[in-house]
Amino acid sequence: MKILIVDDEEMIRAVLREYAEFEGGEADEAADGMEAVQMCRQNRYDVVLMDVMMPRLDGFSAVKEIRKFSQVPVIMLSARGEEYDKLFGFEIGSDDYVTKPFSPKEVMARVHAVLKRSTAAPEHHEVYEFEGLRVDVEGRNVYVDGEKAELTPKEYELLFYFVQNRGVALSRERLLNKVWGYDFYGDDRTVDTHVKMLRGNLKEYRKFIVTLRGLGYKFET
Amino acid sequence: MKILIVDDEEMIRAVLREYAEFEGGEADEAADGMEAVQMCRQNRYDVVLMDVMMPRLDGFSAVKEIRKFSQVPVIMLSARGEEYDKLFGFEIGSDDYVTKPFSPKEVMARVHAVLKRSTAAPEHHEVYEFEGLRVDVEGRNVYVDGEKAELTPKEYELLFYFVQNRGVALSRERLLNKVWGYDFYGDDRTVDTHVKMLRGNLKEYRKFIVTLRGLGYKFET
DNA sequence: TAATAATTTCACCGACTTTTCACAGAGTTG
DNA sequence: CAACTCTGTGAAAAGTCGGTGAAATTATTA
Repeated sequence: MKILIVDDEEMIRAVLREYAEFEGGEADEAADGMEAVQMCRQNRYDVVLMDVMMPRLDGFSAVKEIRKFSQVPVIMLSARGEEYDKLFGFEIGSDDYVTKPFSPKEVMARVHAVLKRSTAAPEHHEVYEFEGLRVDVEGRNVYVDGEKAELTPKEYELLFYFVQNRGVALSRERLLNKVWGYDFYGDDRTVDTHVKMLRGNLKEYRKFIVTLRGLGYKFET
Repeated sequence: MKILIVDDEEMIRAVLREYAEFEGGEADEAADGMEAVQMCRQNRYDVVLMDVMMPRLDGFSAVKEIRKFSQVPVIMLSARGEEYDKLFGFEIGSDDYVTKPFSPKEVMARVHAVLKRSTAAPEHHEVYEFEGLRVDVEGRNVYVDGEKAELTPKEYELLFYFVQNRGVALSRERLLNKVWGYDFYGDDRTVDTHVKMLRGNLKEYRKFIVTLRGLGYKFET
């Protein structure tokens, strides 16, 4: 989790950073809107905490600027009693807001909510076609020569990982890490069995899954 | 034009009522959020004027309540110095806001603007038909072979989300996020139970809700 | 408030999925 | 070619998931 903290008060930045790092996150800081835009151009953040009142470029204008090139979730930090009319004069592109004074805990709760929201609905619309093999990730459908293939969950995930990394040599270890999860502890050969099943379901298109002896597998068309 | 005026100060209610009636409108009054919710359940209003600070149930909470069963336009009335509330007001589904002290004339101008907006908006009559299953999102009606299906609120929302995302594989997590809200904290399996109930109500068209083992569900015709 | 309805949790069971394992056979090396 | 390593495969064991009914909890209505 990578966070950008934007506020002109160093104290506030420090508090938020400490809390974010305590939770295992990584934090960058910016002291005004200009800096924030610059940082966002150069780095990818999971979420931005943005103060409204700042010198040089205010938080709202900064969000507008950032929105020109990024859809990163933004949480606004605003002091009670600040004038917000301009905030609503036009569409704001922030995802949530917190009013000062706030507790770091409250802010982090919002961060988690926003992250959950933005990662929960990934924009997928990937449909791949390789000869008579059709792979629709969004709809979770696989067709072999127009016939729907009934795959098990792991087979779907394995195939999706293969097509999204076609042409790349994938070690068993990497497959276990990416498809099974980093916490899988078990036999390498599990991959083999699933590849076998997947190949069986892909019929003639089993040929796309190439064995790399001593290494693993590769999806290649 | 039927208006509901919600404010704990009788003086303010009286002033607004007088102005509304002068313009040929009809006005009901409520002294707090609880009353307001109750009135909205029992009557249909063209617009609601809602104060923020009130005893028993505040304006925001009241709107949140009302939104569970009605899309009536709401204009928030907030005292100056509570500006930060605007942000929250918009997020929970109010349509405009006015800060006190206000002139009745100003308020009525907002009322007209909101009404114009809500009536000018082309009626999006979303009605889907899948064989003998008819889903009318606006009217909140579902017909199974011409027979009206009596669904519970969650069942409606779940079905609506399904038909609006037909063909898309939906994880339980995503369904919880989108149908229940990002702040739902509870069991995954809740989705299963609601799917079961929904399927039961859809009779033979239960077939449209496909189980995706290891993932969730998909609405597919 | 009481009654009624809706929502959520939970545990059981059957069905399906995943994992392990041993053996066979293919590929590699000296 | 013999010894070795590696992968494909089938089958059995272990594990997981989803449908369901019912109970518990919460919200709504009268």
